[in-house]
Amino acid sequence: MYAQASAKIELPSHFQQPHPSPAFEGAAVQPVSFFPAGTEIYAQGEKAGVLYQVEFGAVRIYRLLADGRRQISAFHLAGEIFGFEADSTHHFFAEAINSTGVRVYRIASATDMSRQLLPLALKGLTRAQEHLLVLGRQNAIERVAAFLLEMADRQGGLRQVDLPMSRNDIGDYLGLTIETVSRVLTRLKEKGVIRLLSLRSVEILKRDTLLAMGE
Amino acid sequence: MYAQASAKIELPSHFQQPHPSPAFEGAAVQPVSFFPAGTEIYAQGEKAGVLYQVEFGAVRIYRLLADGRRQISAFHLAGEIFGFEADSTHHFFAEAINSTGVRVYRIASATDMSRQLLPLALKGLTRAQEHLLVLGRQNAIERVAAFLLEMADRQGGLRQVDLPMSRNDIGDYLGLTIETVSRVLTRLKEKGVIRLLSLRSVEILKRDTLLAMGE
DNA sequence: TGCCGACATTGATCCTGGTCAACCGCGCGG
DNA sequence: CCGCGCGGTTGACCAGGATCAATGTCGGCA
Repeated sequence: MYAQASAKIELPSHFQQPHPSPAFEGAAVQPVSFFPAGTEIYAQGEKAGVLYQVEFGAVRIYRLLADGRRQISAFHLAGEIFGFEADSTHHFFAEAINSTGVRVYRIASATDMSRQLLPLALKGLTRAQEHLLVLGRQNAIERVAAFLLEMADRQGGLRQVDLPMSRNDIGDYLGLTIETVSRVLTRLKEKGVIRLLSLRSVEILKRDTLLAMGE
Repeated sequence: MYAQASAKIELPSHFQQPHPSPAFEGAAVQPVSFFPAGTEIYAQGEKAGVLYQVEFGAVRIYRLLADGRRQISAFHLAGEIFGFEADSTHHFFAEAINSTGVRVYRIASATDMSRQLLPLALKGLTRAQEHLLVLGRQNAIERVAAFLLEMADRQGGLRQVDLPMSRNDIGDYLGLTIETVSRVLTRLKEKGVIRLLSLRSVEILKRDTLLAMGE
Protein backbone atom coordinates (compact mmCIF):
# COMPACT_ATOMS: atom_id res chain seq x y z
CA MET A 1 0.00 0.00 0.00
CA TYR A 2 2.59 2.52 1.08
CA ALA A 3 5.56 0.87 -0.48
CA GLN A 4 6.33 2.18 -3.89
CA ALA A 5 9.18 2.31 -6.29
CA SER A 6 11.30 5.43 -6.13
CA ALA A 7 14.32 6.66 -8.00
CA LYS A 8 17.50 5.62 -6.23
CA ILE A 9 19.41 8.28 -8.14
CA GLU A 10 17.81 11.03 -6.14
CA LEU A 11 19.01 9.66 -2.82
CA PRO A 12 21.93 11.28 -1.02
CA SER A 13 25.01 9.12 -1.30
CA HIS A 14 25.21 8.27 2.38
CA PHE A 15 21.98 6.32 2.10
CA GLN A 16 23.34 4.10 -0.59
CA GLN A 17 26.13 2.41 1.25
CA PRO A 18 25.67 -1.33 1.17
CA HIS A 19 25.91 -3.04 4.51
CA PRO A 20 27.17 -6.43 5.62
CA SER A 21 23.82 -8.06 6.22
CA PRO A 22 23.56 -11.37 8.01
CA ALA A 23 20.91 -13.03 5.90
CA PHE A 24 18.22 -14.97 7.64
CA GLU A 25 18.00 -18.69 7.41
CA GLY A 26 14.64 -20.27 6.97
CA ALA A 27 12.98 -17.09 5.80
CA ALA A 28 11.78 -16.26 2.32
CA VAL A 29 13.55 -13.14 1.08
CA GLN A 30 11.27 -10.61 -0.51
CA PRO A 31 12.47 -7.83 -2.79
CA VAL A 32 13.35 -4.50 -1.20
CA SER A 33 10.36 -2.26 -0.49
CA PHE A 34 10.68 1.51 -0.74
CA PHE A 35 9.01 3.86 1.67
CA PRO A 36 9.07 7.60 0.97
CA ALA A 37 9.85 9.92 3.87
CA GLY A 38 7.16 9.93 6.51
CA THR A 39 5.25 6.89 5.33
CA GLU A 40 4.02 4.12 7.54
CA ILE A 41 5.65 0.70 7.47
CA TYR A 42 3.25 -0.83 9.94
CA ALA A 43 0.77 0.44 12.51
CA GLN A 44 -0.11 -0.41 16.07
CA GLY A 45 -2.79 -3.09 16.12
CA GLU A 46 -1.84 -4.55 12.76
CA LYS A 47 -0.99 -8.19 12.42
CA ALA A 48 2.71 -8.85 12.85
CA GLY A 49 4.75 -11.76 11.58
CA VAL A 50 7.13 -10.29 9.05
CA LEU A 51 10.65 -9.09 9.76
CA TYR A 52 12.25 -6.02 8.22
CA GLN A 53 15.88 -5.14 7.63
CA VAL A 54 16.79 -1.56 6.82
CA GLU A 55 18.71 -1.43 3.52
CA PHE A 56 19.12 2.32 3.48
CA GLY A 57 17.43 5.23 5.20
CA ALA A 58 16.13 5.19 8.76
CA VAL A 59 13.02 4.08 10.63
CA ARG A 60 11.34 5.31 13.81
CA ILE A 61 9.39 3.04 16.16
CA TYR A 62 6.90 4.84 18.37
CA ARG A 63 3.72 4.87 20.40
CA LEU A 64 1.15 7.59 20.83
CA LEU A 65 -0.93 8.74 23.76
CA ALA A 66 -4.57 9.64 23.22
CA ASP A 67 -3.78 13.37 23.15
CA GLY A 68 -1.06 12.99 20.54
CA ARG A 69 2.04 12.89 22.71
CA ARG A 70 4.54 10.62 21.04
CA GLN A 71 7.36 8.51 22.40
CA ILE A 72 9.88 7.15 19.95
CA SER A 73 11.27 4.00 21.52
CA ALA A 74 13.87 3.27 18.87
CA PHE A 75 15.51 4.39 15.65
CA HIS A 76 16.66 1.76 13.20
CA LEU A 77 19.53 2.51 10.84
CA ALA A 78 20.92 0.63 7.86
CA GLY A 79 21.51 -3.03 8.55
CA GLU A 80 19.26 -3.28 11.59
CA ILE A 81 16.35 -5.66 11.89
CA PHE A 82 12.99 -4.77 13.40
CA GLY A 83 9.37 -5.84 13.41
CA PHE A 84 9.32 -8.74 15.87
CA GLU A 85 6.71 -8.66 18.61
CA ALA A 86 5.77 -10.60 21.72
CA ASP A 87 2.51 -11.72 20.16
CA SER A 88 1.02 -11.67 16.69
CA THR A 89 0.07 -7.99 16.89
CA HIS A 90 2.17 -4.87 16.41
CA HIS A 91 2.23 -2.79 19.58
CA PHE A 92 3.97 0.13 17.91
CA PHE A 93 4.06 2.21 14.78
CA ALA A 94 6.95 2.03 12.35
CA GLU A 95 7.57 4.87 9.90
CA ALA A 96 10.24 5.70 7.38
CA ILE A 97 12.05 8.84 8.51
CA ASN A 98 13.56 9.50 5.09
CA SER A 99 13.30 7.67 1.82
CA THR A 100 13.96 4.22 3.10
CA GLY A 101 14.42 0.76 1.66
CA VAL A 102 13.60 -2.27 3.76
CA ARG A 103 14.10 -5.90 2.95
CA VAL A 104 11.22 -8.07 4.07
CA TYR A 105 11.68 -11.54 5.47
CA ARG A 106 8.57 -13.65 5.44
CA ILE A 107 8.82 -16.50 7.89
CA ALA A 108 7.18 -19.84 7.31
CA SER A 109 5.10 -20.50 10.39
CA ALA A 110 6.68 -23.92 10.73
CA THR A 111 10.17 -22.50 10.94
CA ASP A 112 11.66 -21.90 14.33
CA MET A 113 13.46 -18.58 14.22
CA SER A 114 14.01 -18.26 17.96
CA ARG A 115 17.67 -19.15 17.71
CA GLN A 116 18.29 -16.19 15.39
CA LEU A 117 15.75 -13.86 16.95
CA LEU A 118 16.81 -14.20 20.58
CA PRO A 119 20.09 -12.25 20.27
CA LEU A 120 18.22 -9.46 18.48
CA ALA A 121 15.51 -9.37 21.12
CA LEU A 122 18.08 -9.32 23.91
CA LYS A 123 20.02 -6.55 22.21
CA GLY A 124 16.83 -4.54 21.87
CA LEU A 125 15.97 -5.22 25.47
CA THR A 126 19.33 -3.98 26.69
CA ARG A 127 19.06 -0.86 24.57
CA ALA A 128 15.56 -0.17 25.84
CA GLN A 129 16.68 -0.60 29.43
CA GLU A 130 19.59 1.75 28.91
CA HIS A 131 17.19 4.21 27.36
CA LEU A 132 15.04 3.92 30.48
CA LEU A 133 17.95 5.23 32.54
CA VAL A 134 18.27 8.21 30.22
CA LEU A 135 14.56 9.06 30.30
CA GLY A 136 14.09 8.38 33.96
CA ARG A 137 17.13 9.96 35.51
CA GLN A 138 19.10 12.23 33.19
CA ASN A 139 18.63 15.94 32.49
CA ALA A 140 18.37 17.60 29.10
CA ILE A 141 22.11 18.03 28.46
CA GLU A 142 22.87 14.49 29.54
CA ARG A 143 20.14 13.14 27.28
CA VAL A 144 21.35 14.94 24.20
CA ALA A 145 24.96 14.01 24.94
CA ALA A 146 23.98 10.36 25.33
CA PHE A 147 22.02 10.56 22.10
CA LEU A 148 24.89 12.01 20.10
CA LEU A 149 27.27 9.37 21.46
CA GLU A 150 24.79 6.60 20.71
CA MET A 151 24.39 7.81 17.14
CA ALA A 152 28.16 8.20 16.69
CA ASP A 153 28.66 4.72 18.09
CA ARG A 154 26.11 3.17 15.78
CA GLN A 155 27.76 4.85 12.81
CA GLY A 156 31.18 3.46 13.58
CA GLY A 157 32.39 5.94 16.15
CA LEU A 158 33.41 8.58 13.62
CA ARG A 159 33.74 12.25 14.50
CA GLN A 160 31.09 13.18 12.00
CA VAL A 161 27.61 11.98 12.85
CA ASP A 162 24.58 11.96 10.59
CA LEU A 163 21.26 12.67 12.19
CA PRO A 164 18.71 11.32 9.74
CA MET A 165 15.85 12.51 11.94
CA SER A 166 14.35 15.93 12.67
CA ARG A 167 14.70 17.82 15.96
CA ASN A 168 11.12 16.78 16.61
CA ASP A 169 12.06 13.13 16.34
CA ILE A 170 15.05 13.64 18.62
CA GLY A 171 12.81 15.35 21.15
CA ASP A 172 10.26 12.56 21.06
CA TYR A 173 13.05 10.02 21.48
CA LEU A 174 14.61 11.81 24.44
CA GLY A 175 11.42 12.92 26.14
CA LEU A 176 12.20 16.60 25.47
CA THR A 177 10.64 19.37 23.43
CA ILE A 178 12.09 20.47 20.14
CA GLU A 179 13.03 23.82 21.72
CA THR A 180 15.03 22.18 24.49
CA VAL A 181 16.88 19.97 22.01
CA SER A 182 17.73 23.04 19.96
CA ARG A 183 18.91 25.01 22.97
CA VAL A 184 21.11 22.19 24.21
CA LEU A 185 22.68 21.78 20.79
CA THR A 186 23.54 25.47 20.59
CA ARG A 187 24.94 25.33 24.12
CA LEU A 188 27.14 22.39 23.16
CA LYS A 189 28.17 24.31 20.07
CA GLU A 190 29.05 27.41 22.12
CA LYS A 191 31.12 25.28 24.46
CA GLY A 192 33.06 23.91 21.53
CA VAL A 193 31.95 20.36 22.21
CA ILE A 194 30.30 19.89 18.83
CA ARG A 195 30.08 21.67 15.50
CA LEU A 196 26.94 21.75 13.37
CA LEU A 197 28.03 21.03 9.82
CA SER A 198 24.40 21.25 8.73
CA LEU A 199 21.05 20.72 10.37
CA ARG A 200 21.39 16.98 10.04
CA SER A 201 25.13 16.57 10.46
CA VAL A 202 27.18 17.05 13.62
CA GLU A 203 30.90 16.88 14.19
CA ILE A 204 32.00 15.79 17.63
CA LEU A 205 34.95 17.90 18.72
CA LYS A 206 35.31 16.89 22.37
CA ARG A 207 34.25 13.30 22.67
CA ASP A 208 35.45 12.96 26.27
CA THR A 209 33.49 16.00 27.42
CA LEU A 210 30.42 14.53 25.79
CA LEU A 211 31.10 11.19 27.48
CA ALA A 212 31.40 12.87 30.86
CA MET A 213 28.05 14.57 30.26
CA GLY A 214 26.23 11.56 28.88
CA GLU A 215 26.82 9.69 32.11
CA MET B 1 20.35 1.85 52.89
CA TYR B 2 20.90 -0.59 50.09
CA ALA B 3 22.62 -3.60 51.50
CA GLN B 4 25.48 -4.79 49.38
CA ALA B 5 26.27 -7.97 51.25
CA SER B 6 25.24 -10.98 49.29
CA ALA B 7 23.73 -13.29 51.83
CA LYS B 8 22.58 -16.35 50.02
CA ILE B 9 21.12 -18.96 52.29
CA GLU B 10 19.61 -22.21 51.25
CA LEU B 11 16.24 -22.97 52.73
CA PRO B 12 15.34 -26.18 54.46
CA SER B 13 13.27 -28.25 52.09
CA HIS B 14 10.00 -27.85 53.97
CA PHE B 15 10.14 -24.12 53.20
CA GLN B 16 10.31 -24.70 49.50
CA GLN B 17 6.74 -24.23 48.46
CA PRO B 18 6.23 -25.00 44.82
CA HIS B 19 4.11 -22.61 42.78
CA PRO B 20 2.28 -23.21 39.52
CA SER B 21 4.94 -22.40 37.00
CA PRO B 22 6.25 -23.91 33.81
CA ALA B 23 9.58 -25.44 34.72
CA PHE B 24 12.47 -25.09 32.32
CA GLU B 25 13.46 -27.89 30.07
CA GLY B 26 17.12 -28.60 29.63
CA ALA B 27 18.17 -26.72 32.72
CA ALA B 28 19.47 -28.14 35.96
CA VAL B 29 17.20 -27.11 38.81
CA GLN B 30 19.04 -25.85 41.84
CA PRO B 31 17.50 -25.63 45.32
CA VAL B 32 15.76 -22.39 46.25
CA SER B 33 18.11 -19.66 47.42
CA PHE B 34 16.99 -17.22 50.05
CA PHE B 35 17.92 -13.53 49.97
CA PRO B 36 17.10 -11.28 52.93
CA ALA B 37 15.59 -7.87 52.22
CA GLY B 38 18.02 -5.53 50.49
CA THR B 39 20.63 -8.10 49.53
CA GLU B 40 22.23 -8.36 46.13
CA ILE B 41 21.39 -11.25 43.82
CA TYR B 42 23.85 -10.20 41.14
CA ALA B 43 25.79 -7.07 40.25
CA GLN B 44 26.52 -5.13 37.08
CA GLY B 45 29.70 -6.46 35.52
CA GLU B 46 29.38 -9.94 36.98
CA LYS B 47 29.33 -12.96 34.76
CA ALA B 48 25.83 -13.95 33.72
CA GLY B 49 24.58 -17.33 32.61
CA VAL B 50 22.16 -18.46 35.26
CA LEU B 51 18.41 -17.87 35.25
CA TYR B 52 16.34 -17.02 38.27
CA GLN B 53 12.68 -17.55 39.00
CA VAL B 54 11.08 -15.70 41.89
CA GLU B 55 9.49 -18.20 44.27
CA PHE B 56 8.31 -15.61 46.79
CA GLY B 57 9.14 -12.00 47.53
CA ALA B 58 10.13 -9.42 44.92
CA VAL B 59 13.23 -8.31 43.03
CA ARG B 60 14.34 -4.97 41.61
CA ILE B 61 16.52 -4.65 38.52
CA TYR B 62 18.38 -1.35 38.25
CA ARG B 63 21.30 0.68 37.00
CA LEU B 64 23.20 3.46 38.69
CA LEU B 65 24.74 6.66 37.42
CA ALA B 66 28.14 7.73 38.72
CA ASP B 67 26.57 10.20 41.17
CA GLY B 68 24.22 7.62 42.63
CA ARG B 69 21.06 8.35 40.68
CA ARG B 70 19.25 5.07 40.25
CA GLN B 71 16.82 3.84 37.62
CA ILE B 72 14.87 0.71 38.35
CA SER B 73 14.05 -0.81 34.98
CA ALA B 74 11.90 -3.64 36.26
CA PHE B 75 10.33 -5.31 39.26
CA HIS B 76 9.96 -9.07 39.29
CA LEU B 77 7.22 -10.70 41.32
CA ALA B 78 6.54 -14.31 42.24
CA GLY B 79 6.67 -16.66 39.28
CA GLU B 80 8.64 -14.34 37.01
CA ILE B 81 11.96 -15.21 35.44
CA PHE B 82 14.92 -12.86 35.17
CA GLY B 83 18.67 -12.86 34.76
CA PHE B 84 19.12 -13.31 31.02
CA GLU B 85 21.41 -10.89 29.21
CA ALA B 86 22.48 -10.04 25.68
CA ASP B 87 26.03 -11.17 26.36
CA SER B 88 27.75 -13.10 29.13
CA THR B 89 27.89 -10.12 31.46
CA HIS B 90 25.23 -8.62 33.71
CA HIS B 91 24.46 -5.06 32.69
CA PHE B 92 22.27 -4.40 35.73
CA PHE B 93 22.00 -5.00 39.43
CA ALA B 94 19.43 -7.34 40.91
CA GLU B 95 18.42 -7.06 44.55
CA ALA B 96 15.85 -8.70 46.77
CA ILE B 97 13.32 -6.06 47.82
CA ASN B 98 11.97 -8.13 50.69
CA SER B 99 12.84 -11.54 51.98
CA THR B 100 12.88 -13.36 48.70
CA GLY B 101 13.32 -16.89 47.46
CA VAL B 102 14.59 -17.54 43.98
CA ARG B 103 14.94 -20.79 42.15
CA VAL B 104 18.12 -20.99 40.12
CA TYR B 105 18.28 -22.67 36.75
CA ARG B 106 21.76 -23.54 35.62
CA ILE B 107 21.91 -24.03 31.89
CA ALA B 108 24.25 -26.47 30.23
CA SER B 109 26.16 -24.46 27.65
CA ALA B 110 25.32 -27.07 25.04
CA THR B 111 21.60 -26.66 25.56
CA ASP B 112 19.71 -24.34 23.28
CA MET B 113 17.31 -22.38 25.42
CA SER B 114 16.38 -19.83 22.80
CA ARG B 115 13.04 -21.41 22.12
CA GLN B 116 12.01 -20.95 25.74
CA LEU B 117 13.84 -17.69 26.31
CA LEU B 118 12.60 -15.76 23.30
CA PRO B 119 9.03 -15.26 24.54
CA LEU B 120 10.41 -14.03 27.85
CA ALA B 121 12.82 -11.64 26.16
CA LEU B 122 10.06 -10.31 23.90
CA LYS B 123 7.72 -9.85 26.84
CA GLY B 124 10.43 -7.95 28.65
CA LEU B 125 11.11 -5.85 25.59
CA THR B 126 7.46 -4.90 25.22
CA ARG B 127 7.25 -3.98 28.89
CA ALA B 128 10.41 -1.89 28.67
CA GLN B 129 9.10 -0.07 25.61
CA GLU B 130 5.82 0.67 27.32
CA HIS B 131 7.77 1.93 30.29
CA LEU B 132 9.66 4.24 27.92
CA LEU B 133 6.38 5.92 27.01
CA VAL B 134 5.62 6.47 30.68
CA LEU B 135 9.06 7.92 31.49
CA GLY B 136 9.34 9.97 28.33
CA ARG B 137 5.93 11.48 27.98
CA GLN B 138 3.73 11.17 31.06
CA ASN B 139 3.47 13.49 34.04
CA ALA B 140 3.64 12.48 37.69
CA ILE B 141 -0.04 11.60 38.16
CA GLU B 142 -0.12 9.58 34.97
CA ARG B 143 3.00 7.70 35.97
CA VAL B 144 1.68 6.71 39.36
CA ALA B 145 -1.70 5.77 37.88
CA ALA B 146 0.00 3.60 35.26
CA PHE B 147 2.13 2.01 37.96
CA LEU B 148 -0.82 1.13 40.17
CA LEU B 149 -2.67 -0.37 37.23
CA GLU B 150 0.38 -2.35 36.18
CA MET B 151 0.81 -3.75 39.66
CA ALA B 152 -2.90 -4.55 39.94
CA ASP B 153 -2.76 -6.25 36.57
CA ARG B 154 0.24 -8.35 37.47
CA GLN B 155 -1.49 -9.47 40.66
CA GLY B 156 -4.57 -10.70 38.88
CA GLY B 157 -6.49 -7.46 38.48
CA LEU B 158 -7.86 -7.46 42.02
CA ARG B 159 -9.03 -4.29 43.75
CA GLN B 160 -6.46 -4.71 46.46
CA VAL B 161 -2.88 -4.27 45.33
CA ASP B 162 0.24 -5.14 47.25
CA LEU B 163 3.21 -2.85 46.82
CA PRO B 164 6.19 -4.90 47.97
CA MET B 165 8.54 -1.98 47.35
CA SER B 166 9.21 1.29 49.17
CA ARG B 167 8.22 4.75 47.92
CA ASN B 168 11.86 5.21 47.06
CA ASP B 169 11.74 2.17 44.78
CA ILE B 170 8.55 3.41 43.17
CA GLY B 171 10.16 6.78 42.57
CA ASP B 172 13.25 5.25 41.03
CA TYR B 173 11.03 3.10 38.81
CA LEU B 174 8.89 6.03 37.66
CA GLY B 175 11.64 8.63 37.37
CA LEU B 176 10.16 10.67 40.23
CA THR B 177 11.27 11.62 43.71
CA ILE B 178 9.88 9.93 46.77
CA GLU B 179 8.14 13.19 47.73
CA THR B 180 6.31 13.43 44.43
CA VAL B 181 5.15 9.83 44.65
CA SER B 182 3.85 10.49 48.13
CA ARG B 183 2.05 13.67 47.10
CA VAL B 184 0.38 12.00 44.13
CA LEU B 185 -0.81 9.10 46.27
CA THR B 186 -2.39 11.46 48.79
CA ARG B 187 -4.01 13.38 45.97
CA LEU B 188 -5.46 10.17 44.56
CA LYS B 189 -6.63 9.27 48.05
CA GLU B 190 -8.32 12.67 48.51
CA LYS B 191 -10.07 12.26 45.19
CA GLY B 192 -11.42 8.91 46.32
CA VAL B 193 -9.65 7.04 43.53
CA ILE B 194 -7.68 4.82 45.89
CA ARG B 195 -7.56 3.94 49.56
CA LEU B 196 -4.35 3.25 51.45
CA LEU B 197 -4.95 0.13 53.52
CA SER B 198 -1.39 0.35 54.75
CA LEU B 199 1.86 1.78 53.44
CA ARG B 200 2.35 -1.24 51.22
CA SER B 201 -1.24 -2.03 50.32
CA VAL B 202 -3.60 -0.02 48.14
CA GLU B 203 -7.23 -0.55 47.31
CA ILE B 204 -8.35 0.70 43.92
CA LEU B 205 -11.76 2.32 44.27
CA LYS B 206 -12.20 3.93 40.85
CA ARG B 207 -10.42 1.76 38.35
CA ASP B 208 -11.83 3.64 35.35
CA THR B 209 -10.63 7.00 36.66
CA LEU B 210 -7.19 5.52 37.14
CA LEU B 211 -7.30 4.09 33.63
CA ALA B 212 -8.22 7.48 32.19
CA MET B 213 -5.28 9.02 34.03
CA GLY B 214 -2.77 6.32 33.15
CA GLU B 215 -3.57 7.20 29.58
C1' DT C 1 4.08 -2.38 75.76
C1' DG C 2 6.91 1.24 74.63
C1' DC C 3 10.92 2.99 72.11
C1' DC C 4 13.68 3.80 68.22
C1' DG C 5 14.89 4.27 63.61
C1' DA C 6 13.63 3.98 59.03
C1' DC C 7 10.26 5.26 55.95
C1' DA C 8 6.62 8.41 54.62
C1' DT C 9 4.10 12.74 54.53
C1' DT C 10 3.67 17.59 54.22
C1' DG C 11 5.18 22.33 53.48
C1' DA C 12 8.10 26.18 51.38
C1' DT C 13 10.94 27.47 47.85
C1' DC C 14 13.71 26.87 43.70
C1' DC C 15 14.89 25.71 39.07
C1' DT C 16 14.79 23.03 34.88
C1' DG C 17 12.47 22.41 31.03
C1' DG C 18 7.79 23.33 28.94
C1' DT C 19 4.87 26.72 26.69
C1' DC C 20 3.91 30.56 23.87
C1' DA C 21 5.53 33.54 20.55
C1' DA C 22 8.52 35.91 17.30
C1' DC C 23 11.90 35.39 13.96
C1' DC C 24 15.19 33.16 10.83
C1' DG C 25 16.67 30.61 6.67
C1' DC C 26 16.38 27.29 3.38
C1' DG C 27 14.04 24.87 -0.30
C1' DC C 28 10.30 24.58 -3.34
C1' DG C 29 6.77 25.98 -6.38
C1' DG C 30 4.38 29.52 -8.81
C1' DC D 1 12.93 35.50 -9.04
C1' DC D 2 10.07 36.10 -5.44
C1' DG D 3 7.15 34.55 -1.81
C1' DC D 4 5.53 31.04 1.03
C1' DG D 5 5.85 27.41 4.30
C1' DC D 6 8.17 24.34 7.13
C1' DG D 7 11.69 23.25 10.25
C1' DG D 8 14.74 25.29 13.39
C1' DT D 9 16.41 28.87 16.62
C1' DT D 10 15.92 32.19 20.15
C1' DG D 11 13.59 34.79 23.81
C1' DA D 12 10.22 35.64 27.69
C1' DC D 13 7.54 33.66 30.89
C1' DC D 14 5.38 29.84 33.44
C1' DA D 15 4.60 25.61 35.98
C1' DG D 16 5.51 20.95 37.42
C1' DG D 17 8.31 18.53 39.95
C1' DA D 18 12.88 18.68 42.51
C1' DT D 19 15.08 20.16 46.55
C1' DC D 20 15.46 21.33 51.30
C1' DA D 21 13.49 20.88 55.65
C1' DA D 22 10.45 19.66 59.40
C1' DT D 23 7.18 16.57 61.17
C1' DG D 24 4.56 12.29 61.35
C1' DT D 25 3.90 7.22 61.68
C1' DC D 26 4.62 2.41 61.24
C1' DG D 27 6.83 -1.75 62.50
C1' DG D 28 10.30 -4.47 64.66
C1' DC D 29 12.35 -5.56 68.79
C1' DA D 30 13.71 -5.17 73.56
